[in-house]
Amino acid sequence: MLDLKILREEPERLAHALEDRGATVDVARLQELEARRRELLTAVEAKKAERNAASKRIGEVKRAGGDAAEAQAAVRGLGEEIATLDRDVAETVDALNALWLTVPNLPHPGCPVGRDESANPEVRRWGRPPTFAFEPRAHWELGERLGILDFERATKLSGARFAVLWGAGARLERALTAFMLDLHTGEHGYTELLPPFLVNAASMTATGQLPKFEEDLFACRDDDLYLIPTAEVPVTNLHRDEILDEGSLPRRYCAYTPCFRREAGSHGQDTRGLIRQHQFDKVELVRFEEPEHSYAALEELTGHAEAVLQRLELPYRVIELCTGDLGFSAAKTYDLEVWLPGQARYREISSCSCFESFQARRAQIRYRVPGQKKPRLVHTLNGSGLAVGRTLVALLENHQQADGSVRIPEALLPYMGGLEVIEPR
RNA sequence: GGAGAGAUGGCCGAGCGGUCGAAGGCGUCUGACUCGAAAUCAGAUGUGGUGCAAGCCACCGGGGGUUCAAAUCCCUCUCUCUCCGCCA
Repeated sequence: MLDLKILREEPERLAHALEDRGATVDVARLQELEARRRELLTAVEAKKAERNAASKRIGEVKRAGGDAAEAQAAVRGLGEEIATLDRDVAETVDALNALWLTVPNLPHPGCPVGRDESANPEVRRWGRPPTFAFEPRAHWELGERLGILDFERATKLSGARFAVLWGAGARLERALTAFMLDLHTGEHGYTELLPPFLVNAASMTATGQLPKFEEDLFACRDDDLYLIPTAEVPVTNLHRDEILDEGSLPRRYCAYTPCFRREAGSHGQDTRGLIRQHQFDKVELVRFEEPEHSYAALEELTGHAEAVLQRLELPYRVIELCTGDLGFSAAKTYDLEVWLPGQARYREISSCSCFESFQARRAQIRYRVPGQKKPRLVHTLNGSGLAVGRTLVALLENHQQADGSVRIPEALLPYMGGLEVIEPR
């Protein structure tokens, strides 16, 4: 959520930014609602001040033992006027809010302008796509031959877009998760968290999933709870409605969670394999920063995610999202794309974003600067560090060998209980 | 799931329907004292909205109601705690 002040002070800037994003928002309507809100508020507050003064006098009269019946009758009408105005205010505020919550964040000024992902510039590459003396297999083929991926039975259990991992596959998923957590906590200074995987609507609203993207979520309607689509939701909401001490910033958290996504609207995409599942594991990095440091923090956080790929010896590239491809809440985003030999292309494996104060304003996450009267909104950031399922895919496909076996990279050996190669059964 | 108790400012904790944005304590900040510190003393210390400003308005878990007036009365929801039951 943006600051409403922008409607008064820089409406053209808002309009331009939304246009760059390809968002259709009626700025004039917003301005009108905001003007009406303030107008009504001034009116009702004047009435309330009047009533408060009158009530105070009545109290004084009564305490002195006098009769205030006349004065009471005079104020009675005022109460009705106030009630009417209050309703008008509420109506206007509701309308304004409903619309305002659908307004996306403003892109960072340096953000490349473009309509869609084809306009995303590549920032850098690391590693070289491996060359094979044989036709590299897709991970689902490798996984099934190795007996570690089972899509058929998952379909029996749950339906499409689920998987069962067996044996070394399950172990590999666990190893990757542990490796990532150890790296981020041990070397990058993040504090490990294990949050709830179900959260309420208020949390989903604060981070921007609701109200706009409800169809992407799995909901438990009997309990008004949602399965988290990313750890970003519970971890960012940790400090909702809090005022943090300046000295406690920056805060760096990392959390493993499963993620649940309905993938509405992606029918027919990535139907095979692990790439697009309703449930997948992810290790997420979340940071709370002072505004002055948030963009430096984004670079650092992106580097932390990259470190995972480097240690796993997986070639990747970094791209920056253009205005048209930016997520709803983000001001700037780097995507990490890992090379997948099975598809002979780079695929997204991490998304690292700075949200500036967009989430903090919705979630009311602030910090106090000594000597300053008003608390300031923090800047929030987050990035996958990494999507574990897709990392497993990349590992299988990049480290596959001619006989269908898969080599375990050195960084992972301590987590695999001595297993160096996953062999076909 | 059953029975009971509770929700007030950064924390603890008072609060006859009007003088309560809220006593008192703790904490924090500023000043005095001190070579410095501790102790002591004095003062300050919630958030948001609106306004050029003075100010005004709102907020005592959420929502609704009664009243000229609600932290205080009524209804309702949520959450927490205690006991019992069940349970990984």
